[in-house]
Amino acid sequence: MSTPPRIDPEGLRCALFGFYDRDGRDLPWRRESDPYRIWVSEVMLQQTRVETAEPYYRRWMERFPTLDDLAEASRDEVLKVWEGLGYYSRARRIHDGAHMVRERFGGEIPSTAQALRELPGVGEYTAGAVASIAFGEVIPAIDGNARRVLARLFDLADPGLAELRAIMEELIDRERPGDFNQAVMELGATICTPRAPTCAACPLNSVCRARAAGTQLDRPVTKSRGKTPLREFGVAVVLDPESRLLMRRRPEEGLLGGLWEFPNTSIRPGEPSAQAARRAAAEAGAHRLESSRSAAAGPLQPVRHTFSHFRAIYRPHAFNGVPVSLPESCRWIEPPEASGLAMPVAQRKILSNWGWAARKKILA
DNA sequence: AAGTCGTGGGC
DNA sequence: TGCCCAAGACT
Repeated sequence: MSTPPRIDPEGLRCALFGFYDRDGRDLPWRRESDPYRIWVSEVMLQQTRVETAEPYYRRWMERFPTLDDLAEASRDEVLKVWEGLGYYSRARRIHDGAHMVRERFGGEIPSTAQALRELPGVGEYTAGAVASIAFGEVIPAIDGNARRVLARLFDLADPGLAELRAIMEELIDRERPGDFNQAVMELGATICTPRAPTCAACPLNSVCRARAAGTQLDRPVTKSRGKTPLREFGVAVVLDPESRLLMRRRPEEGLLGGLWEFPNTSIRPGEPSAQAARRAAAEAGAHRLESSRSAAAGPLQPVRHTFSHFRAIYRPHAFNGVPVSLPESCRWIEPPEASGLAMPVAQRKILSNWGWAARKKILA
């Protein structure tokens, strides 16, 4: 295959819009122009696939149709709607952002990328996306898709952000900047995919330099992640005499911030997991633990879970216990009430396993 | 500037 | 199974 012709911006826009207008997915936020809704969709889409985010977006808009609805909701409720979507700081930040919009911006979402960046959780990409889509600002939104598409189009091994910005400034459509940004991303998400791009179906295949050179799969270059460490946790599933479960709310910041979990602690080298679980229960305010007298006490099924930068094995143990003095972060929860708390996936699994184990022992 | 921060899906 | 990756932001 010979070197493709120099890329003509007008021709590229035309080919791209032809693809986007015909084959672009019909996504709920593409039917909206409300800046609040565009903002929510863009935050949900950070590091998250469209198919994953879409049901969350629908539920979110049912519960928080307007910025005021979000601002007036509790943190717990916001986290509950976000439960399972991951990167929970996004939920906290958009909730904080809703308050900031009302208090500092008079209830109006900022209309320029520069001002949008004042909002927590809004970085360069999200600011460009919201500004271009909701307000028509002519500014690029460069995400991982755009980076890959441009790297292949121009056969660039490892383009920097400055270089990508410069390319986009020249290519972006002045009349439909938001659609242009979305079209580039849509191409990256559906055609120009990382592992198996379907170049035959690509509207830009005749001008793609990587395709001409056969370097699609090496553009852009990726670095391997390395092995993630393994951490093991002893987990205390403590039932009090009134059949309530001892649960703890994680600190606002950090991993799984603000979510509810069973008390747990890292297993020390050589330590039995049951002992680590007892330690966790004691720290959480449960005393006089009994693990032998009850029908539903003892070891439960271990739960493996993979986080972004480590793997975890949770080793839960069920106890009967008596509350003494609970730390501020802990509460006794009626099992049915637990379903209404925002919990991480692995903790939800532990709860579910405990429920089945208890049911099984009662029937047996 | 490299590490932190979730989860589900594809191969 | 294990690894990669995803409409990134923040520190």
